[in-house]
Amino acid sequence: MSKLASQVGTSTDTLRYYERIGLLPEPDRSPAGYRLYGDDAADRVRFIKRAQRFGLRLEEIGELLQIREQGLCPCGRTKRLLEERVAELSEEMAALQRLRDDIEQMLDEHLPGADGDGWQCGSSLIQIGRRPNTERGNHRECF
Amino acid sequence: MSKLASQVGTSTDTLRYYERIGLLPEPDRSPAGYRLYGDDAADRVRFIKRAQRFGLRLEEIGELLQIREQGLCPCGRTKRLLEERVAELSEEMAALQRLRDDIEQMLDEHLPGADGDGWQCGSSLIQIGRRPNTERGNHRECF
DNA sequence: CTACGGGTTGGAGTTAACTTCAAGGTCAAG
DNA sequence: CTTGACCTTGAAGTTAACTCCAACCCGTAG
Repeated sequence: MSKLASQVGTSTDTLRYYERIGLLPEPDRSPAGYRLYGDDAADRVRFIKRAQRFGLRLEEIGELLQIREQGLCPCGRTKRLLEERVAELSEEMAALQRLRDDIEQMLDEHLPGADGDGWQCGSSLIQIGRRPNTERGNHRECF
Repeated sequence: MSKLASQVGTSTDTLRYYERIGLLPEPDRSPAGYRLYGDDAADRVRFIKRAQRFGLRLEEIGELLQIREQGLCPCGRTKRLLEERVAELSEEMAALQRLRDDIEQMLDEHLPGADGDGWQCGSSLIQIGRRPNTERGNHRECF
């Protein structure tokens, strides 16, 4: 199980949680009761992760997975909503660009050429853009 | 207060929450104690929203705002983290594109030309990509 | 005047998405 | 046979980010 977890960059707990809420189908088991995943499982989890970054909630992602895999259509309205959401993507990406520009400007203006340490630290901890669980590289030791 | 809230698309509660946790400075008050915001407030909230879509936590956004407005540098490491995060942006946007392609493919394959209603609804509710608070257009009445 | 739609507060409640826990079973290495 | 790293379960706990509540004040319209 931790094999799949590390493949897709989550914890085993998260995988079991996804299974509980129905995002992952119950996998086959070994004689001892251990979960045995196929390759599709990794795909599925990666789809979930992508959809999360896209701003969808797990419940909504579950519906998408149903559509994707069974051709099950919740209703005509759903199609419209999906289309709207897809249409919003370019606006979304433009916003990302704007934020990146903001941040790059900050880097230029306020942190010119400071590549190492030795700065006055007025602020405690910062660790950018990683959900608290994400494992490797605990950059948190600002002090 | 609700004027600013509707300008930036949040609730007054959220604005007061941001103020409580230090993301928004305490604004001037009218004689009666009402909050009086300047235009910079809207800018600030919009920056917060963008940064949230970017995947940052409010605590981290607070640090960014400090850097942005006071040139205060938490430490050298922060610069590196910011740069890393900025560098991740293109990967992020590529992932978004991939997801959009997934969704568009689903639309093509499973929902061909169904523009209206009258479909069999096998699934309960879906409302794509909007945080529960976001107000206008309650498409939730799938049934 | 009262009604009504705003505003104010502190604190409590909610939601999504994990995360941890206790208590145990499995299994290859030493 | 024991140690240690894995796996199992249901249930309870945690965290971030709101969201709601009671109880009150302000200002205008009728």
